[in-house]
Amino acid sequence: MNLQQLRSVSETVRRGFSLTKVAAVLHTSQPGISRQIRELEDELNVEIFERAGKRLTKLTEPGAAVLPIIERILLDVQNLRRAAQDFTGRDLGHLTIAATHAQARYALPAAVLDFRALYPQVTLNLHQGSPRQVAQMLIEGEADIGIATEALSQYGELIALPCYRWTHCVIAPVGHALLDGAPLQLERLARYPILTYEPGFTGRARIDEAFARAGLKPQIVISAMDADVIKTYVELGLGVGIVSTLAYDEVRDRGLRALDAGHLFEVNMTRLAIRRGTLLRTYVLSFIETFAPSLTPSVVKDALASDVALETVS
Amino acid sequence: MNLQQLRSVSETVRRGFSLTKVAAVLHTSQPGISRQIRELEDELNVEIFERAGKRLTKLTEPGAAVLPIIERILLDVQNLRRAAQDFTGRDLGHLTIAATHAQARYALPAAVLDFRALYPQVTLNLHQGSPRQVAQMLIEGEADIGIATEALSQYGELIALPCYRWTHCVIAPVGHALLDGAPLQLERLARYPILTYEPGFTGRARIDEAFARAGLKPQIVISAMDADVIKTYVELGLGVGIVSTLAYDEVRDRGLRALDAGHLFEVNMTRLAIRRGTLLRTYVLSFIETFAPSLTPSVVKDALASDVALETVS
DNA sequence: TATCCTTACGGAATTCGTAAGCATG
DNA sequence: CATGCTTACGAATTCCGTAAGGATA
Repeated sequence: MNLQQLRSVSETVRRGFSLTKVAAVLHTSQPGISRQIRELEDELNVEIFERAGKRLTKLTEPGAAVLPIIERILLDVQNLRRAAQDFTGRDLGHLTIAATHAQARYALPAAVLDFRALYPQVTLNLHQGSPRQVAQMLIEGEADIGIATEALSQYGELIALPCYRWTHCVIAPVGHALLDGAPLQLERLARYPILTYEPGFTGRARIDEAFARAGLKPQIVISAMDADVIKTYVELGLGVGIVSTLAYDEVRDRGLRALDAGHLFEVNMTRLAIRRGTLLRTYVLSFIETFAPSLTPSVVKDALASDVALETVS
Repeated sequence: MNLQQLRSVSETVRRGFSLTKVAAVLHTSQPGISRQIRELEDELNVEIFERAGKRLTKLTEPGAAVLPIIERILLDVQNLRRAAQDFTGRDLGHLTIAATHAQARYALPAAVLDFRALYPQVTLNLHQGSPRQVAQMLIEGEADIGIATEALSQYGELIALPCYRWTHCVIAPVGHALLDGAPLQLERLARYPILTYEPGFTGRARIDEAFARAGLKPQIVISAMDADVIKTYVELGLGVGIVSTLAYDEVRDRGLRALDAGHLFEVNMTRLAIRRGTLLRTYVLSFIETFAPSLTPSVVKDALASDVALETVS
């Protein structure tokens, strides 16, 4: 048994059972991959893949049993490298953050600046995507840290830690009727065309819930993935916007006014997620603490240590 | 990086930093081991071992950080093999049980018989030792299951599951004054020379505690590792014995009489332990359930899954 | 001086890629 | 018939054991 065999199996599952693709990804020849897999199967004396003729189609039952163990070994090989790197250069390396637009645009900049000052030698990489894409990147090992308000708690492969709470606000162009000083109510809000986030983004679920609970059917004329797009069209007079309070800036958004809507929609929790079982380098722990001071290294380590599931034979 | 390198490092720590011994254990040459270690250190770019001149003396700080990860990888390689074996021959393999004398002699026989009938093709291996030796065998991976009343809960590397409760009894030769029918009391018991287990064996701690709490200093004339020895000398008239109730058999021990002492000494709990992080084959789970019906496969798996600690960089 | 690890070297085994073969959609 | 996996073969590399070197108790 050797690690290359394990990598071949793992990558074959990831790449949808195409050995040709696996060979490309692992920078080797396709017969090589074929042989690696066959040799591992021979040694373990089980077929890992089901074959339709000569093509691999899916995992066998034994294959499904051994795959999680293989994945864990490969993850630990990474962890081994990381642990060592933390000694060769504690402040040297890469940090890939996956975040939604809302986080990347409004919540992260301060932390990124501080972090760059602390660890100037760490190459920062910021990826933007939907909450599900953020989760996917973490699971695939393509990102070290994921930050989003939605979805992250729903994956068993991830550990999601609470960072901060925030509420929505309603934005309208200067001079809009809603800005007459009267208290903001859901019924009144629902009378205007509304611009807000797409489903699955930045607390949209809480907005829908609130309207549904009140028996209201708001007319959502534009839904976008980010507040900047929403603000643009609100400013053009297409309606009123519902966005995260974080996205409104008095100075920058001179043409708009904001009304707090914390009493209308449920509070949102932004979470930071990491892949279960990954070892975090010192600077990663440091970034996390910079972003959310309550998430000290020891808090994060405890969360990691508390529940790494181990598979047993069915 | 390859698995042989990891094995070399792991074994070097186990064998007290003697590469010569490691080479013998791994059936290879000593320069080979030296090279494996050096190559891993080169690749990780950290020194794993401290060297006094040319001899390895101990782990470096990075070495201590990477060692647990290396151990986990090697354990998972074993787990991988086991998972596969469970498919090639579900009822074929080896089962090594480490147990104390008390367990091997009185508690295990019934379970062993049942198990042999269920899995005639599994080679059973029963090792006997002190509770600490039992624990050591589990930690070293030399035994799959450990059973003892003492010590097993004290090791972070092990998971100890409760099997059954038992109490002590007092044994005396037929015709002994203690057998006059009067209720058994600690004070009266302490007047006779006592034969019981050695410290660290079969509930001896609970016996000492009881006497100490009562302010009594019993005269222990013989302490032994097992009840058979104790019974022999009690029968010869050297004093009264305090042994596990399980060790007394009315029919077999005709020269002796037993008085229940459940009210004098605290109840004992016999535990079954397994090494954290090990995958248990189907027949191992089956044996455990045979021995302690409350420990069903799902109970054991849950216990295994609940708390596998993951190290993070300090 | 004996023990133990490292370095050097040469042979053997392994590994890997190319090319051909063959089955499937 | 094109795609994709397997088999076959030869070359290159890697690996490993023996032998010599050097440091320490």
